[in-house]
Amino acid sequence: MVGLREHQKAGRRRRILEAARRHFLASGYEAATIEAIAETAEVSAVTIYNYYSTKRGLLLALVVQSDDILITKINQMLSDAPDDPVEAVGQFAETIRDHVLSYLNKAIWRYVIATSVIEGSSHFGHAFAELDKEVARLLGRLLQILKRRGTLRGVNDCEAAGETLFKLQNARFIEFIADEAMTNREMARLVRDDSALMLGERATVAEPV
Amino acid sequence: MVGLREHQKAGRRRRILEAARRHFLASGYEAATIEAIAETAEVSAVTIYNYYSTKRGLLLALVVQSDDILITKINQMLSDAPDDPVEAVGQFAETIRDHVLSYLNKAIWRYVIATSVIEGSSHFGHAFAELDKEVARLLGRLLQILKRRGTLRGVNDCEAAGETLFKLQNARFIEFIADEAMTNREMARLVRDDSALMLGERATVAEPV
DNA sequence: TCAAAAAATTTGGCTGACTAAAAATTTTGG
DNA sequence: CCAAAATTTTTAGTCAGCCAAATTTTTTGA
Repeated sequence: MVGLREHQKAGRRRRILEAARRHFLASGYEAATIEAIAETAEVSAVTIYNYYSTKRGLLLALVVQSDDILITKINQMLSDAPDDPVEAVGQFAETIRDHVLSYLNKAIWRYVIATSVIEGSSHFGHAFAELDKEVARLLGRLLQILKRRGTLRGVNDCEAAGETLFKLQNARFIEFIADEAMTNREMARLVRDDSALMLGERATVAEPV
Repeated sequence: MVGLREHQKAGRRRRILEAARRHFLASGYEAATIEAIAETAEVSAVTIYNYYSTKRGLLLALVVQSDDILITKINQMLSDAPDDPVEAVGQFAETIRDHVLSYLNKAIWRYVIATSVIEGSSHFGHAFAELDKEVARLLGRLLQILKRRGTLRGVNDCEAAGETLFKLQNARFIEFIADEAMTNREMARLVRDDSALMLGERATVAEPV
């Protein structure tokens, strides 16, 4: 059995992340104080600093947790994706948006994005980036599956296409959270147009020179 | 003639932005203090707050200034862009990277990106977003020019394609500044691959069903 | 059961962003 | 040239992130 000490630590970590999430959602990222989070989590503020170094580290740790769940979710739906590539990619993106908004709100996600850019090379920033890459890989796998089924044509390197398409989706995601007024439906349309442009057959086929 | 008061203000603004740039470059965004910037600019700290509200507002104001110059620069090179779309788009992106890095370094650009996400709806955030849109429009115009020349085929809506392609470029730009080790050359390659994927003729042409 | 190790908490403090209000200065328009 | 208006500066202070060091509590292993 794993020592009591480890167990207590895990419990504290869990309580801290829970408390952080509650306070961030209730008051917003900036207004939520470490002191208040510590009190809810029933630890001292210094303990939070010991565990996560900075307030930003705490925020990213929160997201890393949520992303773990997301990856499992995506993995499950990969095999029974719809045949149409544009449809499948749209569904992929929607799964992410839904999951993400069920966990934190747009305002806080803005701070997540901001923090991930700033903390790119730090410990927590790195963990976040890794999870991002994993999701990109999964999109590549989706393309591969469709190609095998024969419904995706005209794409040679699925991994590369997946990476590029994911970059684009990510950019759209940022646009989505940056604009409080943008709806899920509008976003779905944009993503669809993007992937149609990238994966669809060319509207005009070029005649050989 | 415009009043002396306006003139003095303009001078103060100029001095503040100059001082801010110097301090940000010398010490980094976080370590540079408003107090120090104020002293260099020969104004009081409170004046900076009166002009730019927050430290983040000051940072974005700095960028808005630089972007104005960038847009002029791009406009100039639009008409004599190379014929090959992938080449032209690559050059477009490179112009932006070059300009941007001549003004601020990667570390500070990370804070710019972060801040623009957080401050999206504020006064300075809005100004920044507008300039971004303008650059996207210019990319659309580039595509249009190439289409008229007949070297860009298979794209119908140049404005939409320009918008999407710009999103992608922007994502790559963030990747570029987030990674201190990534060179201009590597970046050029990525952008080239992206636009080839989006604008190039399909490697495999789909046979009719 | 107990000494040693590990960890958490308390304490005291620093720093810098940001603010309100009063005081001093500068510009303006007559 | 002067009174009023506009603006900047001074002053005094709040707040929260963050940190170092001393102290206390808890866990461990013998």
